Amino acid sequence: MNDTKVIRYTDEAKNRDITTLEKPALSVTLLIFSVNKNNLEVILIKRVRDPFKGFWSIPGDLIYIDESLKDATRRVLYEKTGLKDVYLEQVKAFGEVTRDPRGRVVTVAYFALLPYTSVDLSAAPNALHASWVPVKKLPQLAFDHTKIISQTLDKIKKEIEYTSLAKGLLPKEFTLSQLQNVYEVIGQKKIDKRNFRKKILASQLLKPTGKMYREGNHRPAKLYRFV
Amino acid sequence: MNDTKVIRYTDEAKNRDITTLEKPALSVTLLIFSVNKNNLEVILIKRVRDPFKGFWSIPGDLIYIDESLKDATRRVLYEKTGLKDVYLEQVKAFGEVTRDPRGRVVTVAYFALLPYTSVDLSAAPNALHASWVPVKKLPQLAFDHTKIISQTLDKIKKEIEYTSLAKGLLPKEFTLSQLQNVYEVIGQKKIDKRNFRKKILASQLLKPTGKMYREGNHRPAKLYRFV
DNA sequence: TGAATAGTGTCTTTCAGACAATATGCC
DNA sequence: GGCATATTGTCTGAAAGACACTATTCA
Repeated sequence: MNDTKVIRYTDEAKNRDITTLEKPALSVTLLIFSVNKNNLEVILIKRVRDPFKGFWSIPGDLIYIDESLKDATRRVLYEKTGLKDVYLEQVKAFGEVTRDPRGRVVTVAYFALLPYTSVDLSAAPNALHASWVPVKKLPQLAFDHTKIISQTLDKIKKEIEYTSLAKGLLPKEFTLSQLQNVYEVIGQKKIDKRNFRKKILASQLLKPTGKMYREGNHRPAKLYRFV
Repeated sequence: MNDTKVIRYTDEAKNRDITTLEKPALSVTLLIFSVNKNNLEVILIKRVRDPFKGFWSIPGDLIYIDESLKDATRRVLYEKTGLKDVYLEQVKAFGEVTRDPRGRVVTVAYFALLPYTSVDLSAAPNALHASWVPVKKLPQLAFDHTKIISQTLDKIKKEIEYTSLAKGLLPKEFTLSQLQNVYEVIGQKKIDKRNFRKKILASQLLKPTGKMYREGNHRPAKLYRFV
């Protein structure tokens, strides 16, 4: 399929000059996920100008020359949510030549997992046209953003099975039912309550706080936190 | 730790111009691994000029403006090994501001896994100063290349457990002992022969070729291939 | 027949998954 | 007492891990 492509050679002796070579633009793209009730949602931005005017897109920005990829991502996070000091994880770089019709833009995708209640879009520094959208009801997206979301979700689904990724999606203290809901929503399937508790408590990732969570006219639940 | 950093804001209305913004340079870095006897080895290049003159480094190159990340990586692969059509997998982007003393260079790392005998460094298009180096005996490396190798190895170790990554490291047909050796070398530990065969044959990833491999004065071994 | 590697089976332990009844608090 | 959710244990099957002997080829 790439058989007809010309292969160019690098001559190391030429030592191409970083300052004069025509460079791609470089951006970061940040997928901010949260679990709201029984849905996994992501923050999207409605584009107000071309290209893809009127389409939804993932927030992001070009990086500054003196800013690391993660710092640029932190900046985007702050603008959209007002939050700092959040765990960010890189997904990968997306570098297809034609992914942005304005010109060559390579983007590096990151994700953040937040408790739904920690974000107030209306109070965020720069979240105009931003909205939570359930990933099960994604509209058509701008650029290659559908692909970026899909690959990011695959990564999160795998990692949450053997890490404490879920930590980001809940407040510091939470009940086992809330935690189970997070796993069910991300894994898209029901989990048996007894098996879930057996496994999660055996994992040593949690420790009981001794406190109880009371809500509604029923038995209160023990509160746990990640160690 | 980043508390003192100035946070800049993006004003989307400004719509910064891709063509005038000062851009980082963008390169790819390719880790070419192979198993030789009982060692995992990687192709490194001895640098002949500053910065890091005399240090070993991972091959790579700046990308062209009209070239995808993967195409740039294929180009590097071809230069160092003469090979095309090899499975390449992205590791991640490395974007610390100070990772290259010459200026801002963000790099995207890829890895390739090859049979040791498929590479002839002396016949490759552009492998001057290139050499196989056992990862257990890595010298001090240029730039952030030690970190890049370390994170790449972590990824490969995880993935080889539940994928057919090992396929790249062997010729099309191979014995179960050769395959076991690949897993032992990458996982850095001995595996029980019976348990290994039970598991790998149950996985349905292999199929017997019906042929035998004869070498030395001992019983010949059945040859298998990945399905 | 000795040297070297290929090939094979059983037992035990661990973990995942199916499955239902009791406990507690609020109204 | 009625309702709603929290909490708890056993059995079964599958897979992982420990473990040792026989088979085949060639010199």
